[in-house]
Amino acid sequence: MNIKYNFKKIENKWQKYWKYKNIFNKKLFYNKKKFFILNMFPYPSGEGLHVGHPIGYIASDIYARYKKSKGYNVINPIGFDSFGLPTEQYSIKTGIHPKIITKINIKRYKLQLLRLGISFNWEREINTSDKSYYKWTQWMFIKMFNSWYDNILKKARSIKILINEFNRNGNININAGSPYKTTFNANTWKKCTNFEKEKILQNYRIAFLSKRSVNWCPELGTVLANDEIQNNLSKRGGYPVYKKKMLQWSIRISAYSERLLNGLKKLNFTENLKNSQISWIGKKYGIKIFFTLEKNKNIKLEIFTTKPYTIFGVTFIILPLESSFLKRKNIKNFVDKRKFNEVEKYILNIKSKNILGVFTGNYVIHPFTRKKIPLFISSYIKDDYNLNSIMCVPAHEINSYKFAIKFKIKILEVLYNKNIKNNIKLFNNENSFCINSSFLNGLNLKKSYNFIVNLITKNNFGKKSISFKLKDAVFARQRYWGEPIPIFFEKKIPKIINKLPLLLPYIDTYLPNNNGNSPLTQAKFWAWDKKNKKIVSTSLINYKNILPLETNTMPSWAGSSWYYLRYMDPNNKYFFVKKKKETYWKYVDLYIGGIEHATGHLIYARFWHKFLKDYNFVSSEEPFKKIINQGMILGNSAIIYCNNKKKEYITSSNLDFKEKKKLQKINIDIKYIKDKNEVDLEKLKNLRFGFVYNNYKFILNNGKFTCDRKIEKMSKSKYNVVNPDFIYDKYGADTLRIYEMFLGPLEKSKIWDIKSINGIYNFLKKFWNFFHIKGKFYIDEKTPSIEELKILNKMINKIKNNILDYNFNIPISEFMITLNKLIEIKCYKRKILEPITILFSFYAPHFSEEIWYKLGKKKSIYFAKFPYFDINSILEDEFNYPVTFNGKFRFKKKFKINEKINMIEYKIINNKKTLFYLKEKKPKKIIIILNKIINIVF
RNA sequence: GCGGGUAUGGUGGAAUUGGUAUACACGCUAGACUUAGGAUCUAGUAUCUUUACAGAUAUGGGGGUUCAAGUCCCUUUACCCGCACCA
Repeated sequence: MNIKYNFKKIENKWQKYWKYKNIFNKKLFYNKKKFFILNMFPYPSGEGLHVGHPIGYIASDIYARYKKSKGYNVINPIGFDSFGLPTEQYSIKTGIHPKIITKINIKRYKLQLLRLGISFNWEREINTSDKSYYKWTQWMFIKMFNSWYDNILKKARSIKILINEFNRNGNININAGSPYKTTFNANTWKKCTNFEKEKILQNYRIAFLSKRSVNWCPELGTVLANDEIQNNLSKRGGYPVYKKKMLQWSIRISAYSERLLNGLKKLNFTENLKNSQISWIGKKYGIKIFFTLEKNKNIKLEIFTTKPYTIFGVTFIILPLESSFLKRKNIKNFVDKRKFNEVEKYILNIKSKNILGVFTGNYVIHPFTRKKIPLFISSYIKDDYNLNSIMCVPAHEINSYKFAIKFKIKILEVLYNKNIKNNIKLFNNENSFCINSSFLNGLNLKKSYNFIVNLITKNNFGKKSISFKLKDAVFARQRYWGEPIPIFFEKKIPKIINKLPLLLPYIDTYLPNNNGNSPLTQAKFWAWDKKNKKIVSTSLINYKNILPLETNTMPSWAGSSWYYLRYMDPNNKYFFVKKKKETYWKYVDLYIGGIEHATGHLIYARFWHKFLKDYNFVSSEEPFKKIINQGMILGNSAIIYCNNKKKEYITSSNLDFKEKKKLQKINIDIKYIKDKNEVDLEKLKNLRFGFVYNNYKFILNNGKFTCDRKIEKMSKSKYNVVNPDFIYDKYGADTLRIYEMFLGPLEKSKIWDIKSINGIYNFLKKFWNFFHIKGKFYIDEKTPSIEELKILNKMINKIKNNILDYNFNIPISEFMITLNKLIEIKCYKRKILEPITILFSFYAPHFSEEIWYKLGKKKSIYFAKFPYFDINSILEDEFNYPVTFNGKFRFKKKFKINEKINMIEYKIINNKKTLFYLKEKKPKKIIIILNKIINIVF
């Protein structure tokens, strides 16, 4: 009887065994070296796991099993980032509470993950929407609220220290990470009301309140995320979106800019990743130049520029929407009375990307020419550097140029380079020099920079300055499904709640109110009883002892910024992590995740870690020692075209390239695509929740409605995900694991394509049959030959090196090559096959565990030691030299390893074949690189 | 727009890090075997010239450095990713 490779039976059996014996959660020995490997934790969406997710998990598992076999204490934990928008939107559509949806989704994810056979430490599982977790997120927020950043000690410190200092000396001796410019003494401070004091303190707190703009969509009655918007219209419904200012919490991450930048130096990240971080932080050296207002000489605009040598080309100044000059108090200074209505109308109707702006009616004075320069308000020119105003040189900057053309502003060229015709590129080139710039004329960029900077500082027209692009991060969302912010308001002063967790209240509807405020404004029980320290009914609010609670919730990056720490001690009720455990695990040794997190998540987590370090809650400065970004899995999206004005969908076959560009593109689920990109309209229309445009018409062609396909990131938001479940059923987890690794290098993005998975399945069957001769498991107990040992040791070496280099695809070929060789020489020896099985268990744990068992082993292969590598067995005494002529390979010739160069030269020059290829020409030069190559130049 | 990445046969990819380009698979073409399978085995498979031997040309395009370039430098094209409320 033939024993076939029955993956279902094998995988089932060992998954049960691992779970029953708790194999991956064995007790740790703290005297052993640690290795903390981590995957970026998934968001449990309703779609379930897609085939792109496991790539990182499998790679981490291979690495974890390898490290384990090398004797490390390994943890490879997993959890769920479960607060967020997709779940909330699903709740809005269905009315089912996000908590329930999250529970269902997590269950499904877990089942899918368990089927992969990954050595995850499930007992360390965490979940950011669990109250035992977000209690600590809230606790950390309070810490930030109660902190300020001391620029002298370069760390966060308690706000109490700051208040004490204010009481003693005011802010005269304080150098803080703060935008607050006014100095005051102790007396002034003491005279302030509590409200005024708090207003000042808000400029210092690391978690603070400020007005920031959001994407407001009145028709949907909600604030939208950037990715919910396309061409200034909401993707859902195609309604216009406006910028709206709201009072929100922010985190003063900008105070940490310098440390975030410096910390990168020591980290083992790829250069690209570092570059992304560096450009996100965006440190720029430049100068602040003062421009005085024409009407009020006392008011100076401080304008930062990195290119002061273009000062004579400045023809207008922009106040960005975020500018503090446009606050109610200041606006009169900057906007002419007659222009008030126009400006207001503009601000209210801003759609983010159009070239729009409005003249304020006011001018500033150019510090050198003393000419009048018009002052505009606009959101078009990007305020990358948190500036209150921007000087615009339209001749040499593309957006300013477009703006100048639109508003018919003068364009003055002030740079010249005979080699470069594109004005916009001039300031990047050292050989450009100044023209039309009075005393700067003829100087190159470097000279003119130094000259003008010196001049400006001497005359007090400005001062040298360093600017960062890194903005303070918004820390509030007008959403329901997030961590409540533990704050209540007493006489409009924010006060903290120490009794944690502050639980997310129950509500009926997850929609925001008409003003775009959070759904929590509609919660029935969302007021704070100050005396009894508990949540009470909103109707009881009396502004004395029953006070309103903060209704915004935390953003999704809150919980994900410190989750790796919780894995060290996931069930601790008394603290977020026990000091002893934290000092052992310290940081993540290997972090695997998508490149799309290279900026956002990484900056936030690094900031958060540094903040905790300032209070010695953690002992390391950086959370992630080494990061690998797995490549994106690309899917084949389906896109249909929508004309919102006419309220119709148009089949792609009726549209040409130009028409398509104008229409709104909507991703639809690839489940509804039939052959030849035809859309199954019946199924699409019958969707219960997914489709919101049921009142729109479908324009067909020949009775058919077709879509376009696009290769892009596989993502639930693009409806192009492929689910791995059917692959488990058809081929098994081991095949899937190997196949996903076989697709290519981990860090490269790849298009998902199932067609060659058969090859991997065949390989596993071949390997299985190799162990079973005539239906019986067979193993040869004889001592292996030198040749056999050579095959084994070459393999061990190659696989080890490749895993250490994070090349997870190459070992698979090595397994195949080795198997082919073993079949050829009919080697079934235990001393060869046992080590191979151990190596193979990194990739195919179920398969290998079964073979291991058949080899008579009692203990799980998870605990097996990495095979001994005998370097002597792979040493050769001959090397087969490739002989090339003018770099072109012709034939091979063997020489002894220790053969002298001149002997090789003598022999090769007199070789028959050499003479044949030389064709009677004389060689000019013979290059011999020992044990590498011979090249004969003629 | 700004920032980053990728490009090797019909397909996924390999190349000891500057040293034999296309390993290993998939697919395809023959053939064998058969308890007819989504099985297994054998042979072939970059392109062009050639019956063959052999030769020439090929790592997105163009140029350069070198005895030697897929790999280093310059330039260019195409595609993908990120840009702060998706996670």
